[in-house]
Amino acid sequence: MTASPMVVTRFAPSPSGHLHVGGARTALFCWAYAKGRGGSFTLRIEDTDQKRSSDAASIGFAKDLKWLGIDWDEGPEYEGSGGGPRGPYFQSERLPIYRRHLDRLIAAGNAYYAFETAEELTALREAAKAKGVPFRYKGEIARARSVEEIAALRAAGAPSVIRFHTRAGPITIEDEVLGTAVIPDGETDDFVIQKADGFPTYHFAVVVDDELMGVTHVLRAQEHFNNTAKHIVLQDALGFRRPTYGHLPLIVNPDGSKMSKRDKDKVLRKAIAERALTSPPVGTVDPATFAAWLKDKTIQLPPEVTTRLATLLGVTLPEINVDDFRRSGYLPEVLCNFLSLNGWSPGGDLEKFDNEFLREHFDLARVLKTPAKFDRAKLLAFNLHAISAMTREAFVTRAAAHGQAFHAGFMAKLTVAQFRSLCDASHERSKTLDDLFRSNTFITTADDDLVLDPKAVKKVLEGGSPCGYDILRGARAVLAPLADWTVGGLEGVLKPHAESAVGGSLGSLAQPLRVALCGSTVSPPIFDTLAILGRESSLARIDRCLAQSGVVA
RNA sequence: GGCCCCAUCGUCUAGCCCGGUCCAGGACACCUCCCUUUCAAGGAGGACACAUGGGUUCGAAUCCCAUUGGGGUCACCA
Repeated sequence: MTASPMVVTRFAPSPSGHLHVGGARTALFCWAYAKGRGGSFTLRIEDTDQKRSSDAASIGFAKDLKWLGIDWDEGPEYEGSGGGPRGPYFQSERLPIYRRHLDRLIAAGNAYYAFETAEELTALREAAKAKGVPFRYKGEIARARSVEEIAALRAAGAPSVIRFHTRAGPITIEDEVLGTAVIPDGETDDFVIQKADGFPTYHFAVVVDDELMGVTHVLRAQEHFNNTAKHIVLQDALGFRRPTYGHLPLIVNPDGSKMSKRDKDKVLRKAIAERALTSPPVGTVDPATFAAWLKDKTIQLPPEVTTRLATLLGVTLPEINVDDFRRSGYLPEVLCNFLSLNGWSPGGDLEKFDNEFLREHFDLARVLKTPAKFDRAKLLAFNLHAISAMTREAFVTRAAAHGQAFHAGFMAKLTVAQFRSLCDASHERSKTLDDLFRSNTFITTADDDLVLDPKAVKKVLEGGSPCGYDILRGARAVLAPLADWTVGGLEGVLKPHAESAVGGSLGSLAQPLRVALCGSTVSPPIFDTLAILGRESSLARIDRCLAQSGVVA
């Protein structure tokens, strides 16, 4: 025995969707724990469920992790991360390895073939439920079968699984977060370790791979806590070491429910019910799928359809996956910071820190035991603070990158100079990188296509005395001859004009202009708005607005 | 329901391990006022929590027990 072995942690998602924020936090903590101790962080893809796994999803994880700034030392190769001597890192490519250890277990009498069908097991479970007792698989019959009998059954093509023979006795779990727990004798039954399709189950693959990949510390969500008993008996039977465990508290919705991809469908169903829609909006799904989805709450629509429906219905889908937050314009460093605060804290009053800090200070002793409700309002506030702390230059760069990725059409309609002006004008009011694009659509709308919000028209243009239209007419008169159409120049004529025309209240001058220019009562500062739009567009919009006043009146 | 775990403001949490410095601190949200060319932002105030009941102790948010409440888990999903 020399020095203590290097710390090795791993994040092992199943590629059945995008990276969930809860998963992101687990990955972040695993990364921080290992890297903060000179250790190594491994990414492993647990694709042992042939029905649910997809290659696209595993690439998605890699992309999301990279975006968050989490690098892995070993694992699938992706943009400079990954590789390593203990691969492959996709479990579906490790079948022969599992086979070897499975054979050891069978040879030692610690595992056996079982031939019950899924239907038979379901019936057994229901019977137990009816009697009010928990179902535990008893393997006496299966275990009593002779080698010859088993061989004959298998040769005859009878589907079978392999189960682990759990020995009697309580199982003690030592956990760095939750402390010690004893699972009583009989709670852990003879669970399946190889499925009928020849793939190992999660329990088996995880134990084998953690051993072979040298994992020393298993940090995972608390929902796995009870599984630990299974993993421990497996490790003992296989002669493996037992890693240190740390179960992290769950991250849940504000109402206490589990954060799930299904939450998006839930929002859509609600919106549809409110509108009493009975058929799917055109261009979404076929009526049959739509009806089935409405009825069965467990069905999820494909992501593209979900997004399209949300747009058509005008509802905002909740962000669940890392990529959702990215689209919504959250900064990766803010997401990491905020996620760290769910279930861990550095102590004291400190709450703003970066990944480097986390890596230096993260420890299991300060991990909370209670589930954390994900507070989007606080996340938003953090994002706003981070954005306002940026230099103008940084904001332009980041906003442009976000725009190229998610609002290419918007970007294409603006010159570089216009975009920079827009950034400067919107920076301090941006809570997310996406705000810039969502709240300034008036810029990319053609002058003639601008729709004026009726409520704004009524309040700002038709109301007041003098009424907004009159103020607008007056403003047009001073703007038309202006040569220096810049923020400074505009301010130079408009401020004195406000002084003489509306008693010094710039507000009563700015609002009618804003509605004429943008169609709404909200926009960047009025001089910026005029400058970005330019003389021609601005005057055209004012004229159009004035012209329509005659029609309405 | 069985089993396991947990319990500080509405929310994220500090304090708990090593009882007194806590009539419990910070942040987000909320309320009021100020600032203001809109919306934000910003400034100044404010309201808001130790689940309950028993112990132990001179003294408990901090230790023990019970109750209640919450979460997790009981798959050929991970």
